[in-house]
Amino acid sequence: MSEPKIQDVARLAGVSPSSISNFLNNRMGQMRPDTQAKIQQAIEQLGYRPNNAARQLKTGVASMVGLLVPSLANQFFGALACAVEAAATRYQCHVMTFSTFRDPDRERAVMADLLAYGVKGIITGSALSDTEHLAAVTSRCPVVAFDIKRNDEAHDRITTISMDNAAATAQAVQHLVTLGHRSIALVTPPPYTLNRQERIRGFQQAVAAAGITGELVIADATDGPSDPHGDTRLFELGRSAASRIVTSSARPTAAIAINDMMAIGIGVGLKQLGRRIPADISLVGIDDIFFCAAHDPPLTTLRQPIQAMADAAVKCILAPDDKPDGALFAPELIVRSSTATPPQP
Amino acid sequence: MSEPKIQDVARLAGVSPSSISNFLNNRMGQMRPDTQAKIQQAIEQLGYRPNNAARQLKTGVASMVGLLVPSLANQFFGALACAVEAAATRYQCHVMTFSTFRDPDRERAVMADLLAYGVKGIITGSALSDTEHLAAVTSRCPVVAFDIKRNDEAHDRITTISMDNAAATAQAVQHLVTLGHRSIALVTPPPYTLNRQERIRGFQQAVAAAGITGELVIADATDGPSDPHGDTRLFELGRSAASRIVTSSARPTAAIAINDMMAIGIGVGLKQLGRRIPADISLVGIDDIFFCAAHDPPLTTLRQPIQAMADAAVKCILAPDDKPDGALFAPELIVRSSTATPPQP
DNA sequence: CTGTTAGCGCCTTCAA
DNA sequence: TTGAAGGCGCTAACAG
Repeated sequence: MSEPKIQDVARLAGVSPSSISNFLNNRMGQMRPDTQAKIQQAIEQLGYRPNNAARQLKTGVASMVGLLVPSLANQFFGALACAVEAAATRYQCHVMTFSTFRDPDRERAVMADLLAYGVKGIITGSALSDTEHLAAVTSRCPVVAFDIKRNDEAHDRITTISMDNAAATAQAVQHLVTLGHRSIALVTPPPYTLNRQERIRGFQQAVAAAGITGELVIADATDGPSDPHGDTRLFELGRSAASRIVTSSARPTAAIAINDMMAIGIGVGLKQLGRRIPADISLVGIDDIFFCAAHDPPLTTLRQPIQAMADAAVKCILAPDDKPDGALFAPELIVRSSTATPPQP
Repeated sequence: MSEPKIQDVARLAGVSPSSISNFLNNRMGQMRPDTQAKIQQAIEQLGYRPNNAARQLKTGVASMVGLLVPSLANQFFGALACAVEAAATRYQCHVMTFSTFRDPDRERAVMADLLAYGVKGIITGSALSDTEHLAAVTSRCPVVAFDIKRNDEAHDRITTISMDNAAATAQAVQHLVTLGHRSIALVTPPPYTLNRQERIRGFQQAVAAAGITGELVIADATDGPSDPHGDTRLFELGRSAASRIVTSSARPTAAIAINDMMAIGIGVGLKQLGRRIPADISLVGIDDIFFCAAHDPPLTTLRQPIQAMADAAVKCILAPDDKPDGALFAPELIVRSSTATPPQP
């Protein structure tokens, strides 16, 4: 059960441990080809793998970045974790992911764990509510906030990677206006975060510029079960909000949801109320999670370029000197079948 | 930027490093309360966190388990990762998750990385195609296969955690028979794995026992895009298979899919062909991923008790002496709205 | 009850 | 081109 060590390899290859070390670290210049061959063979024969803990203890750096998400059971964050892993792999770096379930105590604990592992940096898609503790973390390693932004002074020291949120809703409005809509609702949970505020701002500006009616529907109560684990709150919120869209005095012919999870909930709610999509009402989401394509009808959405954003987040940590990819990423309109011309009155 | 060390804490608290170590490892029996208080205060003042690498190097064990999944972008495996994390947390253990994308080379590399971290064990939801290498791994740490089973001799040494797959399809058949169906199709990709074979066996036995018609539809070609990253192949496969269900000479009035991802694909395909669910045809999935509830209509499915299974998998590794939770987990029928009495001919 | 000490496996000078 | 030696931060005997 015990692993072979560098000494064992050295003995088998008939060389010294330092030669093995040189070999492992690609310092081939200082040894003969036949030595290399012997070492290579000994390593394979023993199935030797250098011990990460020892290496890290010696060099002082781990090849690990930390990732915090509200929950991996949430489709969007699963996709994010995947993208971050892909990006980090290019730097020979591993990712340790934690679900915080939006629990401040757990956020704190998990940050501390990550620090104890000596991670090179932390990417967070979770809100990090404990400002004081966050400050302690930023002084120890770089922190990158993914699609999370606030006005806290603590956030001064962290890099934010996000989509151009105002542009996303603005593009959604433009798409709908082109189709002929003159009254549009934006459905959102209470806008605690800056990026939600940005989406609202983009919506309101675009609506004003187009000279049409824009209504804000704040969904903050749900009668469905709360599901902290699966992180499906936004789905339930969307479902509950459907009736408010339908009964609104502004008579919107289209709804934009703050994200796809909520849009799918709205879709279910609207259908329960007997509304057809898009014949009676058009629906647009934001994110482009996988199930947009499986929704009935397939959901028009603004795609968040997750892989590019993950690449940039990882680069902030592992190669901060490279030129940045730009702080704000452009959303991409994906037109499917949930949007159409408004019904004739 | 440099972390405080145990020596610094000892100096500040006016005690020796070993007392700090005792404190950190909860060996309080051997020190006075005032010493504890001083240590506690020194730790907080310095923001001290023990270095995991050093601790691991010394003790020889990491508090980490490894998790291999095909892709975290796949809803099912995101949920699994979440469940495993929750289970491991109860043992103060962390989880390092890797996506393999079903690439044997990557599976191999990732196993090796995990071993280098000194993980206490590996849970895999990915197939581990390289039998030879798998043997090398099982000799170094326990390996638990999650819902993956094969007949390889290499699998003798690994523990398998899985649902009672035959029972799942059998329950699905019974549910449909009770509703009055007399001809049912089971849609599956080629049954390479034992658990798929089990589902087929359960289906065929149940169908025979009920004295009704059961047809096997093997879906193995898709005209849609292959999406290794998002792992949506089964969705596309299901969509393509819809036409084969509709044109089958057995005229099935219900379809059971090998899992929900495929069921949702079938649902989309059937609707594209103008079939109503469940009025024209009933549909049953397996797994109970989140989007079953958001599907139109909400999908009847056999729930896989993921959390219980994850608990058992983690326990196999971290507390192998506890009584096992049982190797086979019972599926739970979740009746939603995709199943109904068959149409009157 | 507390301090001293000797490594854990590896990397990195430095000398040979 | 290779070998020897010291130490990264921590734990666990064993002394005191």
